[in-house]
Order: sequence, then structure tokens, then C-alpha cells
Amino acid sequence: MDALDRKILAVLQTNARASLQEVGQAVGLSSSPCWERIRKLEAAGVIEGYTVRLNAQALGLHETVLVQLTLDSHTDNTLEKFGETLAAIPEVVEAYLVSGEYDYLLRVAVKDTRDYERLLRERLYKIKGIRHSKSSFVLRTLKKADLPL
Amino acid sequence: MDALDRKILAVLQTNARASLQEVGQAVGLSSSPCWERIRKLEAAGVIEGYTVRLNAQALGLHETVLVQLTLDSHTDNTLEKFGETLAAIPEVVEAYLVSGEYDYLLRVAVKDTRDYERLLRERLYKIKGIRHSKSSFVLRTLKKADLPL
DNA sequence: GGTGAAAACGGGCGGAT
DNA sequence: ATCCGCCCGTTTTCACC
Repeated sequence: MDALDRKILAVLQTNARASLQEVGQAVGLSSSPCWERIRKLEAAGVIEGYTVRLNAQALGLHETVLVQLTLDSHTDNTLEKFGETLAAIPEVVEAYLVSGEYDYLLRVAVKDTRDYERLLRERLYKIKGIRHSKSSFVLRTLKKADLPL
Repeated sequence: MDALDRKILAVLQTNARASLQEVGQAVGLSSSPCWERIRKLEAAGVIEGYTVRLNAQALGLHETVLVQLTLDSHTDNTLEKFGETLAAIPEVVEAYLVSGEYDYLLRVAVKDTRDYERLLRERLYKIKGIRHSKSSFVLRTLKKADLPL
């Protein structure tokens, strides 16, 4: 992982479909060594995969909600079960176990507030051991950036 | 945007580098209409671009911090200036204006706690008009998923 | 670790159904 | 609107530096 690798990653972050020649040109290399480096970055697990950046609005996902959760118990078992439960809820896009006054933060993407109410009632509140929950609706997304390199 | 388009998007979410033939096979179409549909989804802005999923750990970004911020003022001007300031800080990966008891939530990716302390001192605390801030360190990432389709 | 060229592959566009 | 096939660019390999 040298400076050239980071440059390559930066290019791929902005356009993962750039041809190897474009990548090479951008970093000052020909296509073959670029390909070799990318292959190694994939093998090393630095590159986990390639995705598409989608417009949530265009897909009808008009509301994003940030949910703070506190659980009753904090055993290994609880954490694992909770993780599995969240994994099964497609609307839960991100989930973090955090330090501080609450335990978990979720980012949830839903069609509208009615959809969120249903999710809360039928999915989240059905989870055993939730002591407390607080929902904050996203009013505006100010930034959504790639990882700093 | 029909069911086929959603299927195509689902395939691209898991692997944006899948060949058109692979995508076609997965959705039950040949490559040409797939390409046509993808082109239209790009033109319509549903597909905003293609990125690479990177392993933050492997890049030396060992800490993720969720920062709650409250500002003094809430005018249009304040919001805009604040947005521009955040845009210039590469470690700020996500930033939301939210409803509730605090105003903004940031997700910040840094090398370590020392790095975060520097960011806080040299960048965030330099922002005029911050009334309050609260940092929560991510102890475990439970989920990082694509948008639900 | 880099280049450059050759072979294999897939994307991009026509015409037919 | 989907399929088929042709052509050209790109990916991937390989011998050489």
C-alpha cells in the first residue's frame, strides 16, 4: 500500500467503472500495473467490492431516520441476537454499537413516515429488551463522502 | 422503473462490475436490454455513479466517531456556511441536519483517537457558533447495507 | 516493479422479430 | 421493447526490461 495504490483507490472511489487506461493515466502508470495493483488490493481485502451509488429519492425512499437505542442487557448473546435481528431488516442501512449514553445508532431508510411507523411498531418494538428509543428524522443530508485517503 | 429495473439495481449493488451478460442472466434478460435499462437509470439520475467498497481498517482508519452538534444560530446562511465547512473536511464522511434535541449528526473516520483529538481541536472547535458537541465512539459496526429495493 | 504487445473478452450499436 | 450478431475498445496475460 503505497501512494500509488491510494491514488488508484481515489480514482475508483469517484468512478469504479473507469477503464484501466483511464486509471493508469490519472496515476501516471500504464494499464497492466494498474490491473496488477487492483488485483492485489482485492486479494488483500482493501477493496471489498464494487457498488452503485443510488439516489434514494428516486427510489421512493423519501425519509431517513436516525434511531438511538438502549438495550436492557449487554451480554455477548444479546449483542449477537440483536445484530442478527437488524441484519434481517432491509430498511436498516447502518447500525453501530457506540459508547456514550445510548447503546446503538441505526440509520433507517423508508418511503415515508407511515412506513417508518410500521417499521417501528412491527419490527423494532418487537425486539425484546429495548429499554429506550429515540428517533431523529433527517431534514437535510449535508454530506455523503468517500473515505479519506 | 419496474421490477426488472429494481432487480438490475440489486445485482449492481452487490457487484457493480458484473458484466452485462451476468446481470442479464440474473434478471432473465439478454445483455442489450440490460444495457439500455442501465443507461436510462443513469440518465434519470437513479444511478448516481459507481464506487468501490473499501475496508476502513485496512486503510488505517481504525476509529469511527459519531458527533452530535448543536449550533447557536439556525439561519439559512449559517446552515450553508456550515455545510461548506464540513465539505472541506475529508474525515467527515456523512453529515445530516436532523430534527430533535441536537441539530447535526456527523460520522467521522479517523486513524486513531489522537487523530480525532486533533480534528476536534483544529477543525470542528474552530467553527464559529457551536453551542454544544457530543462524541460517541463506534465500538462495533453491526451493519452496513445497501439501500432496500 | 515497470512496459508493450497479443489474445480473449465484453460493451456498444445496428437491424430483425 | 427484447434478441442476435458484428465491430471495436478493454481486460488480462505474457515475454522482456
